Amino acid sequence: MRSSRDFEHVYAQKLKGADGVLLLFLAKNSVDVTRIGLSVSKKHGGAVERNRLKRWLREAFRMERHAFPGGLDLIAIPLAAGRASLPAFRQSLVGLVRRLSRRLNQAPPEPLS
RNA sequence: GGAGUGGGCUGGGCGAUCGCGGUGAGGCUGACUUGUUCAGCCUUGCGGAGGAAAGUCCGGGCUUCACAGGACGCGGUGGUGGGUAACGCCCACCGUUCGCAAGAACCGGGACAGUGCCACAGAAAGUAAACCGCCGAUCGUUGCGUGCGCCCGCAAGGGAAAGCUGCAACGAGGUAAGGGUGAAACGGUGCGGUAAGAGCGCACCAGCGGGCCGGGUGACCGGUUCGGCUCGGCAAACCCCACCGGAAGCAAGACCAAGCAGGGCGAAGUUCGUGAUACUGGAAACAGGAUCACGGCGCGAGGCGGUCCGUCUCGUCACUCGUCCGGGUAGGUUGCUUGAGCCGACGAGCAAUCGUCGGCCUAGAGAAAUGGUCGCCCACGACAGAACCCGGCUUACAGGUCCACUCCGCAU
RNA sequence: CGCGGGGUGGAGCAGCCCGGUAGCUCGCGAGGCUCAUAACCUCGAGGUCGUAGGUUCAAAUCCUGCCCCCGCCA
Repeated sequence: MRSSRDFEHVYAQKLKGADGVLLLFLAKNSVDVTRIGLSVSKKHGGAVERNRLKRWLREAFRMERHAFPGGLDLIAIPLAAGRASLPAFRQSLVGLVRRLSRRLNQAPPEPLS
């Protein structure tokens, strides 16, 4: 995701979940493709450190996206810098998407705004 | 061989494969304004972070701002010469300090233009003075004394204090050698000199200033002579001197699209000039007032980052301008990488650097591209990620490697 | 990206311009007052002045580098 409007939309749905590794927001979007947005704060370190976290997250999304349902927008925010690694991100991403998409389907259809 | 000084280069490598952002070619699909068009997808080729990309501390380019003038103010720099687009940077040299040396460090102009500060202690913290002390030659007062003189006496001797001399005390006065304080105290040593002393005089030494001679573009250096003998520190205190500085910054700026709601406050004109238009009077020349445009003067607002002068722009009665509050947008294109560029050779120069010739094109994103897996090698990989672009400075950093030089030891 | 402001006892702030003594309020500790607590009174402890250098006889204060925090600009 690239536009600020998409990010605002996902945050506004307030459908979020976390384990010790990631904080994930999730929402339905208007296109069929499942997309991801990243947000890494300055407390994780300098530019090199933050770039590494974003690359790991993008790689984890690339490897697991075939298993995700279509038409979703995700925002991934890493939490504990000490536990960050590519396998941890993969595992955490799969688990959180499964949990949140189940909640999305149980929830009543969102009112047209 | 050991110890050390100064500087340069480098910043894991090779390969396979799946991906990421850029770009070129080919193909497919769609759109319309049909073409060297735009958008999406597929295939394929090419290239894809740093020496500091960092901190944002200086200097420029570039862009915009109603061309930027003068005086004052404000800020910066500070040995000399050179380099440069420019600099607070670099090079060479000078001076001071440190080091046996190679070398290193230095915000390194001015304290006889002025003002100010120097706590505590100390007599005194700055051009003069004098607390303890020393002296008391000279002048004065007092005391002692009896050498001269004076008085008594023939004499031995005795007496007195008006004079001279001697001694002592005090005062006027002289002095800055010594004392002690302090971060810092008015040159040091010796001899002479004196009442005591003192650059008061002399010799040597240290320092300051002036003249002259020589060397150097210059900072400055060397020599010589004279002077008064000798005038503390702080300008990273105010300041003085010399030189420099318009401001803001790619979130600058340009274009396109989309979207919104207005409101408050303020504004001085004119008996002025020129031109045009129609009207009135007149046969005409022309005259009269009216409206409009431009200009002048005045007024208002704004710019020239502060003030004044000066100057420029806009407005001047209103569908205008200025200012304040409020409201809307957060999309796209461009700026965007060919540049004080990089590499090599030759030449000028001690060097920084410059010139000529030849070759090369080397990231361009925008929620922001370098990662995953596997194999091999070794010293097992530090600090760290472009965001308009350059030149520096500063700071961080595992290692590897090269060059020049110094000192010590041994051998020849 | 650009530009401002600030780091002083446990907390919030003075002192810095113009250099020599680090001060105020709250809090903390001890004692007093009270039957007891609070309030009140008396006394006391507690500060590498963010950090590293420099200027100076002397630096929280002046100058330079670095670190951290806060704020503003589309």
